[in-house]
Amino acid sequence: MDVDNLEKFNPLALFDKEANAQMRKALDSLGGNELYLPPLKLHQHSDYAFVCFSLAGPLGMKPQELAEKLVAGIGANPLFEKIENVGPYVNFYIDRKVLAGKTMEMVFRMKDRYGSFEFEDQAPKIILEHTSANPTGPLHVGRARNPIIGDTMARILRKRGYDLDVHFYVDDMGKQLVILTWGHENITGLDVESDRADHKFVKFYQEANRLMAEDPNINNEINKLISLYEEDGEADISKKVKKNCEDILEGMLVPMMRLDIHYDKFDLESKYVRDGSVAEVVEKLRASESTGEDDGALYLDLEKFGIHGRENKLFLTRSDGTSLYTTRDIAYHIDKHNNFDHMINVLGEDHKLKAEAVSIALNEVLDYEKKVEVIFYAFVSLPEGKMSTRKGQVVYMDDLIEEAVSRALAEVEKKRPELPEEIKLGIAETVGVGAIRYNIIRVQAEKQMTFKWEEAMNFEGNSAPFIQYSHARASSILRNTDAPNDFDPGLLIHESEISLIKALARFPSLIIKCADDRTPHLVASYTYELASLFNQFYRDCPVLSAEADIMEARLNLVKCSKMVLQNALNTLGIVAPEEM
RNA sequence: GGGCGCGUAGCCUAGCCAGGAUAUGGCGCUAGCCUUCUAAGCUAGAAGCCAGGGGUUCGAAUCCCCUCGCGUCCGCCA
Repeated sequence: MDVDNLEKFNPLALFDKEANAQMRKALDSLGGNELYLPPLKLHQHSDYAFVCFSLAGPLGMKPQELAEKLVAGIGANPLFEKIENVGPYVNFYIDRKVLAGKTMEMVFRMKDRYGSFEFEDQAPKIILEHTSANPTGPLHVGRARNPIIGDTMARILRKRGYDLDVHFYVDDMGKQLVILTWGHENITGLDVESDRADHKFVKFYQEANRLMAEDPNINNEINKLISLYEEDGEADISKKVKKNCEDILEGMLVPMMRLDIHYDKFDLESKYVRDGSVAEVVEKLRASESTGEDDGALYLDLEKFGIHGRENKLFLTRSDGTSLYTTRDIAYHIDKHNNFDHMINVLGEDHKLKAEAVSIALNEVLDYEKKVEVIFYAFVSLPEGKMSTRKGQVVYMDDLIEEAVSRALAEVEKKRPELPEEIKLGIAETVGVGAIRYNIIRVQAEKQMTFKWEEAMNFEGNSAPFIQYSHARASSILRNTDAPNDFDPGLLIHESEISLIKALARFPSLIIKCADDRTPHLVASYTYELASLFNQFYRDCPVLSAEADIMEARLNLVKCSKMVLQNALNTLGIVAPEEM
């Protein structure tokens, strides 16, 4: 993507380019042609700042002297209000009128596409795999970071212009579904009242695991079923497993839909076993120099690739030749490799070693070129410790959503008792679900989190409802008075107006950064900041009671803010309500 | 034992990759602001040896080394 293209989508690109070009020119004219000029940074003290320490020495000047000469060399520029030095710093101040005009023009032209980009040529095809939770029971909040990070990242990458496919890899080939199916067929007397297959089956799964551990006969019976399942896709057990898997998956997706998280495709692990691609991979790996056999079981020797530990054999097959999870994952990634330009996975930090092994197998042993990129996240734990389905120490997503929505409803009842019931319910859903997504995405993925109800249910300060509230305020101003097409952006000179416009201008750059650095949490900080600046504007600058020309300009600023708030919330998968 | 990640006010958190001008916000706490576009809001204040130690640099939360704490992995489980 070249700069000219960027300028079509990003109001700051022009200023970026100009400030850097002017600096370069001034530096060259001082004899610094050979010197590397780091890109100018946005800074709190000015719009673009450059520090002269590192270049002063090579030019035989003192930093302040260099700064003064650079400023003199640059001279006046129509894009900048002033360019001056403060000690050793060169500061560029963007012309507020030019910025306001360019930014608002672009927001109005692009509307809900503001913050989106398009590649000039064919967009690269990316496959993003996320969630991929075992279909054995309902999703709990310990795993909820995965779909939320994944879906937010998907939204960011789409805005960036990639041709993106989101896939959910279904582990339907392991033992767990057979155990669960056996439990469903053989266990009676369990209290499993639920209209959701995931909630119902998880109880059979837990009970079957318990019985397996204490009764060797049951253990044997289930192991036989597992073998049969792996060998014969048409066996009775295989048909039942398939059906149960589908039902459970359907249940698991209910809260995902409620969070507005969607998938383009579900890839079944069993497909790669049944179509022979796993067997093919095993043979290729066996033929390589990097694997060995232990009692008939094939393993990858990780020691050779610099991975050390107590045990560094990664097993690819069992002694009986049947495949293991990682092997199937290698086959899956070969399939991805053949159909996409780039692969990204969202995985829990417990998968680090396995992900590395898949990469070694793919890139180093089998010589495939493209790398698998992984976004890792740390687990969410409870104040009393790790979340565990077995110990019953879990909070299910369904319960979290219910609780959030009902607390939001209580809040709406209190604040807007006059609203019709249906509207109240709609707002509660929007606010409750938004609060959950926001509180999970706002923290950097690799940081550990402890789940606390009070924090997850936060409806003020740094939270989704805070942002939604700003949007509702903007909507409220525009409810009966539309912004006229004709207005003078030059009238927007209040400090709060200027800060708000700068924030609006930054949105496309933010999308680029978050897409390229894979940092979805920064969309949350940005959106919060934007909402906060809107609230300050709201306090300082009355709109509807202002003089006609000021009112027209402010109405347009409100309209722009509403659009960008909506686009930013949309990037987070959060609804922007008209009222609340 | 080894690998990887994390450690920023009582609690949560941005900044760290590409080192610079008084370390970002929030929760909680203290004191204020609703006859005026929605107070789920706004303003002001108190609160930090940026885990600890060493190094590199004119300059370190940021880069390097060591130590400590937390998480996670090192199954013919997934």
